[in-house]
Amino acid sequence: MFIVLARVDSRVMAARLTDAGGALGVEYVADLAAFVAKEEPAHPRWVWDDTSTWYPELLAAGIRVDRCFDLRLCHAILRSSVLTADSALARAPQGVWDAPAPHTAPAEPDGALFDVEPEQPAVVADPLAEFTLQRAAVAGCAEPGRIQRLLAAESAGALVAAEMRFAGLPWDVAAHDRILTGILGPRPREGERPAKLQEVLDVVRQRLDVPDLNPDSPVELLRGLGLAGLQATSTRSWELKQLKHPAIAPLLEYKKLARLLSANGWHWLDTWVVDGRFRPDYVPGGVVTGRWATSGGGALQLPRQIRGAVVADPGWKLVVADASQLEPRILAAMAADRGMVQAGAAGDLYAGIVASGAVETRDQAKIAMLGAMYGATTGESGRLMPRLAKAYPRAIQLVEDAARAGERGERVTTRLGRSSPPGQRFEGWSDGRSDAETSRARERSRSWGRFTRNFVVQGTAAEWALCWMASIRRRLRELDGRGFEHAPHLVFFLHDEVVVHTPAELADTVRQVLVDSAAEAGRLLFGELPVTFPLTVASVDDYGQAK
DNA sequence: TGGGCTTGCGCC
DNA sequence: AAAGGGCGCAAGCCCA
Repeated sequence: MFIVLARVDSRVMAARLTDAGGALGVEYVADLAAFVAKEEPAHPRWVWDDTSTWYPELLAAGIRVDRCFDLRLCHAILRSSVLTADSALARAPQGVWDAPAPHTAPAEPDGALFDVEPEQPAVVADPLAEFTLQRAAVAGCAEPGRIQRLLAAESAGALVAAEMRFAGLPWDVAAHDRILTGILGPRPREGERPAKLQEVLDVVRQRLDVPDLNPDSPVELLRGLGLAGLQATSTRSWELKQLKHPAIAPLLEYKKLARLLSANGWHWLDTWVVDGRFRPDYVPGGVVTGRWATSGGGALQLPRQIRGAVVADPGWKLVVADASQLEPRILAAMAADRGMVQAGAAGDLYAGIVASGAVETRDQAKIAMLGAMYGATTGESGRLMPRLAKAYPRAIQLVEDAARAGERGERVTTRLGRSSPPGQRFEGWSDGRSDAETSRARERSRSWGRFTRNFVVQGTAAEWALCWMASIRRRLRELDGRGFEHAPHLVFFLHDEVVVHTPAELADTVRQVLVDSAAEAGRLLFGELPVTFPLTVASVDDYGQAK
């Protein structure tokens, strides 16, 4: 059964549908939380416009749901998928369902979460009509099973995202402060630099003989380096590393420390950690490839340096798992490249590639694979790639085909059916174009080809990760007899890595759940193809101990 | 003063 | 010989 929820004026309307879509009746709901709590035992699929505007208040009321259908996220997929290109939905003009995700308010210092801004859309969306349109789009496509699986995974991801934000990543403020103090010196007064940062800066200024140098200004820094006889074209670390001068080492050290201070220093701590939890706003489908984005606190860029501040509660553990060499394995499976699948069967895919004789070292295997998936043309990566193409023709052909399709302006599509945005066709040497224009157009086309090349792999890896998390979530719920706060739950996700916060005595059980879920995700995407997705799993007290 | 852009760097 | 995909964020820069 489906229950479609809609806000009509200030009231909530609930419409019941059978699995086949037949109407069962409509009612007005006075108390949303009570209504959902009453209906949930029958496990309906809740249909709503945006998980992020409905689910947080249910979570706050202590209610979780099994399944949902997120209309806005699914609309985005159906709108651009080549599988549903002929549907009425895809042919309709842009409308309210094409608008970006509503903004979720950031966590506030008083702990009030999930205050969603009560903005009224100019046109009222009709979830029931949209749901009908979406079901027709799925039913009418050539492979409904593929896209249906994608919509289910995307919607499950939306539930996970809301639950992860609700739970929060356990954060030890004192541990974070100790890390910062150890690296930067004690927290300084407002407007001052921490002692160790100031120390290296003094050395830089002295060795460049520019006493008032502002090292944070690229312009000033370039001028200062110039005065010392060093001509750099930028102030990027890798470029500075090439230079030989006594000021360079302390300057690189300064940049490192300054980065930590500005990105994840005390100010970050004050802003983003509330009551011992870091609660970023996860944005499912926030990246065109299907990867999640986040906003607030740079959650997907937590540097390794400070992961030691992610500390399990007393008596609890963090079980950290990442999928080893996920993207190359995804590529091997998509292409059904038996050789590459075989290379990964023993555990370390890169070691397997070396063993096959394609390249000499593990490092070469890694660089060559990255080059294949990103479209490197020069350097070591570009040189190694042909050897990979010889050893694994099917896998390499798949990314090459995706690149060529992109260069022609065609869309490419992931395993489950997410398609890339429309590109622009390269018109070749048409009349009236200068050489410069032609070469710019060709470079644009190649650049788009690198994007579509990567899209199929990154996007399918994102689908695997969604299926993985959906399976983890479902299995963890089965362990949950006493409610959210007392049972293992997901607290972090990073493309190919998850963190589960769990009572210590369940850590081994959780490990098995993660492994089983990875296998299930593989089956969901690739059926019985004998491709494996091994995990590196660590059960730790703090995130810094993993890897 | 404020907004949009660029630079540089963190993560996968 | 740091090239090649996807991001978010802070600080400086630049102009109105």
